Amino acid sequence: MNLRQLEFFRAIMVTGTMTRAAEVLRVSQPSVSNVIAGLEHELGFSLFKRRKGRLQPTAEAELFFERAQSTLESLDDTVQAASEIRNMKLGRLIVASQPGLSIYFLPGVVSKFLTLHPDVQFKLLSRSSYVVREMIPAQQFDIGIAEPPVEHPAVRTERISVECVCVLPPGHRLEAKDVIAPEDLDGEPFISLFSEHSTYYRLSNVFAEAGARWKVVAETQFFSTCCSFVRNGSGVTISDPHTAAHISQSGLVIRKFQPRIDYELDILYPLDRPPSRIRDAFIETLKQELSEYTAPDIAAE
Amino acid sequence: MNLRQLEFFRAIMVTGTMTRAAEVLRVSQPSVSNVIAGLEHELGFSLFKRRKGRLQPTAEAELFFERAQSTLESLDDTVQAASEIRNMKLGRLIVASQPGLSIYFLPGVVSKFLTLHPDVQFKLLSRSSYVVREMIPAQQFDIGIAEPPVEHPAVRTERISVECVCVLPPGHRLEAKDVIAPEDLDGEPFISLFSEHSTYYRLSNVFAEAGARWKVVAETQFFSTCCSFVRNGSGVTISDPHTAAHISQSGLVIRKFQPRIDYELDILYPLDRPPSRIRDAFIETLKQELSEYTAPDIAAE
DNA sequence: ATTTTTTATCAGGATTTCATATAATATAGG
DNA sequence: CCTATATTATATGAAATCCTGATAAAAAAT
Repeated sequence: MNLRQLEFFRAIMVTGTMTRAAEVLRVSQPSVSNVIAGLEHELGFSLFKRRKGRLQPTAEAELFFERAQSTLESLDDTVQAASEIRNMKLGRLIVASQPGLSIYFLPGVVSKFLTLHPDVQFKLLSRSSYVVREMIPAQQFDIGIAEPPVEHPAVRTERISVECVCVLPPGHRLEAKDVIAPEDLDGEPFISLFSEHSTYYRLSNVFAEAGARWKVVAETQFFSTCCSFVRNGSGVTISDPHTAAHISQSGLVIRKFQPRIDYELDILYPLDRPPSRIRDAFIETLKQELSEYTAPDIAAE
Repeated sequence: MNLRQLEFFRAIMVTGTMTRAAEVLRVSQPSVSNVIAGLEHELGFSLFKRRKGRLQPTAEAELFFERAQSTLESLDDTVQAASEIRNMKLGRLIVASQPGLSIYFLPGVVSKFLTLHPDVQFKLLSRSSYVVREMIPAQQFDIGIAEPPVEHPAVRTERISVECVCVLPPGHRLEAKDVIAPEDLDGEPFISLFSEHSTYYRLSNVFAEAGARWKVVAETQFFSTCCSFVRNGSGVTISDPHTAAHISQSGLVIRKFQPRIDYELDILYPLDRPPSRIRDAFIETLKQELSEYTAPDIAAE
């Protein structure tokens, strides 16, 4: 049994005659006749009685038609799905990211992506870099984002860096300046990430080089917590631009910081995962959004 | 897109390699290679990445596989249904019968038929002969059973007749006789069907010919009502053997009646209905049961 | 009676499908 | 590093199939 037979059969049931079915199917009438003869032979019962030179569907044909139609509909669905997969409208994507990006930044990227790829099933997991790294052996995501270093044979890693910004409470004496330097923050109460974080070492260096006192009054785990401290008036901080941009909506001031402090992240591609064009498309969107977010956004503030 | 492609694709997804898929499918490996190449070309996205000489299904392939499998399963269902239709396990049958047969007799026939044809959907309609005749133009049944005469261009009719039996209350003076004749019932209170019924005319004739008084004390519409009268001691009656056989279980006595009184029925085959092997099979069972029920059953009593 | 409509059959050609042989590439073992 | 093994891809000729056009046959329509 093949699809051609079912399609031919359906065409006859719908149009009523082989001749019209042949027209609809764009084949010759003898073709239809032969295919149906073959189908009847295969099925072992006759589908039509040749009464007065016309076809009358048997009761068996009516019954078989119901099943055949559901198979043909299922095939149509499959063809439709294939088209959606081809156009990357349909897919599945699991992204596991450390909280820095996953809380404010990635949801926006995903939303934008979904307008172009409406039937993509997204899973956006927010996990610490440590947990993201632990998920690698089980290959539980298509794209991972974690803080460096990630060294694992089962992933390819791609380093990205985003330029951190300086975050001030509203009304701060430095608000007038477009660019903040370590000298400006000499002795200023500062909220920092834990000393294990790459930015800690970098910051302590740039303050030392500038001969400015770096007065860390609190250490915490996330940029968003740093920003909360700032909003409470506990001091100033340096944050990734995405978290800062979001927090600034509730009244914080964002300024460019010089010299540049880069916040580095590794994008992880599990090697044993099936390659996916949807994944590639999303990564492209992601990188585009990442690059758009840094410099221009800060200038706009 | 055709089924061969889907089957080949499934085989690869299941077995993992083209070589083993070819074994399962009983075709050569290059065949599989070609079919898959064709499918990929048609789909517009690649199903496998040729990594290290092996096949690695893409994420698109996994997604497509789910749909493809459901189509193949649907096809399996259709093939299965075809086999059941061929073996007459699967079908639909609407029988509309006047109450005489439909109340006691037909349910037994249907039950017997269903043991051989388990997935046949039966509709057994119990309607008066008048209504059965009215249903003809709408072709609402596959088999109709009504009292004659049925004359309609849209049906073929086949006359059957069943030999009526004499029904006595238990302990009746005639219980000892194997065969009852009109003379035996001379002046006996008799329950009869309405005078419009064919048996009425026939009975009145045989009593007259025998020179016996036919004392009709009640007229009613159905044989089963007649039998109820008998059970209440209101008299004796003549009934179709099926109703009588059923009623006799609650203590009535059944005897052969001589001369023979035939109860005639027309079996109706709507001409515009699709012909059906299931229908033919049921009619065969029906006639067989009808013939088995008459003479032997009476002898057994 | 003639024309039209419809299905079935047949022959020839086009298309496809398949298998064999072989190439190309990667893995495993030594 | 080399060889044997395993896997996929390609080429080619053979076989099967599928399709078409012509035509027959039968019934309906005019």
